[in-house]
Amino acid sequence: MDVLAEEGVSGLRIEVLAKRLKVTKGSFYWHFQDRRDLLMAVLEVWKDGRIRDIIKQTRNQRPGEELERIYHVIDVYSAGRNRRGMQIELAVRDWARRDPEAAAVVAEVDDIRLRCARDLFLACGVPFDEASSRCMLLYAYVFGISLMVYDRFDGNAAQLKRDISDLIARSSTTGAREVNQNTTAAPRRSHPETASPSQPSALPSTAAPPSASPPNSQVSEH
Amino acid sequence: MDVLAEEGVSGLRIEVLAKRLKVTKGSFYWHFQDRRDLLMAVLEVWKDGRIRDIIKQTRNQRPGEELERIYHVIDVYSAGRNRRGMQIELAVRDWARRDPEAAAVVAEVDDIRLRCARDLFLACGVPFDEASSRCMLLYAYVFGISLMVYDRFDGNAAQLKRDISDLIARSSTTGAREVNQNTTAAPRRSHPETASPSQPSALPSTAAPPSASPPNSQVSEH
DNA sequence: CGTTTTCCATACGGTTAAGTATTGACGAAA
DNA sequence: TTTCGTCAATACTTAACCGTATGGAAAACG
Repeated sequence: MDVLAEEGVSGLRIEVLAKRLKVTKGSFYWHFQDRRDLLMAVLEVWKDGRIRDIIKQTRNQRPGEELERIYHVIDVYSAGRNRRGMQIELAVRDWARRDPEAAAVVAEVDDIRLRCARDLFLACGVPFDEASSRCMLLYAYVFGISLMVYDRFDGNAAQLKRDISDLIARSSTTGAREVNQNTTAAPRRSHPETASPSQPSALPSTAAPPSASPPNSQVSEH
Repeated sequence: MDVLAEEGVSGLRIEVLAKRLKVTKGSFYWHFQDRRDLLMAVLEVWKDGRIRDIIKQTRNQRPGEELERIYHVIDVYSAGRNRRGMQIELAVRDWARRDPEAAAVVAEVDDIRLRCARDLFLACGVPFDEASSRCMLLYAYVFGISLMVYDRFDGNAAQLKRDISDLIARSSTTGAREVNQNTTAAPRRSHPETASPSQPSALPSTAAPPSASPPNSQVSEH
């Protein structure tokens, strides 16, 4: 997984891995049929980890904390932390562009993630179609932003990301008042933990600031 | 460029290219110093094309058509057409993850694109910070969506993409009424060309449906 | 007309890597 | 103690490349 993150699938060479692990090719070919066999195993490990993780991240949250969870998911993916997990994510997706089996795994993971995220929006009271749009936008954003190099564009990247999180998470259906209020007047803060008094959250949404994220909340724990 | 699109940078092998072009390695090494020299040339060609293209796409639009232009930019990138251009885009960005020179070129292109898109939002009357957020979201979305496999998630992908375009392009500052109206009641249509009578566009925004896009409007024309 | 420059081809050496064959060490069961 | 299953190391073949050396034809030049 380390090699996959750093070098991509093409870096998964069996002689290189063997040297890195202080074993020999002979040993490798006892454990794996061939290189393809190894790659499929890597794919399986990745898939299982991702599915376990997204369920852990989105299910079982206390009612009313769904909006916090949405912000949390965005943050976990798009923030500067979890660099390795995102590198693996991108490596697998680049792989999937040319390999049908990798594409199938990515499809499976995407499907589960999207449904989990949509459930979060639905729990916030967002209509079904809008929930679908927003969760798709959410994931497209977190993957896409990690492909971009925007140092020069904006000095305050942190604020920029917060604002984008709001665009994704704040539904005009449920949080229209707050959005308007924040984008026009106040010093642009509408996160659950920052926009404190007026309780802007879409639905119930009580307490529990998402700022304190558990150390396990990673795109990948490998 | 064809090989780059199909195979990525790693597919740019000089013996393969030579055979494909019906020349020999000897010929190649007369035109290029080495493989790296070729890659840098490819990078330059890509950069110049992208910069020319984004300026063509966003500048010189008639006043009042800025919103249409925004939708047009989203459409050109994220639609099923222009597959090759997006493949090149992704190949270059994957390349940039490991190569500092490629990263520098991507940074340059990103910067110009983001500024052009921001100008569009600004021309629509969107405040500066929100314009920054939205144009960043726009590009992250178009790149990210092309990394995802979402066949199973939603049957009506076209409608989904239209809704997402609205989320990106419709500012609550300038188009709040219309957004609410569309997401609650009507059969979910808010594109300039589809939401016909009530003239929902953010600012001036007159006529000229963006549906008829010129054939040149590609991520890459190579 | 001869020489130089331009452009392209062939041949060769060296490296990296996949996959196979063979042998060996070692512990458990017969 | 012998045998067998498990796991690992070495050696070898083949192939795909990168880069270089060198030769040659045709056009440009003096």
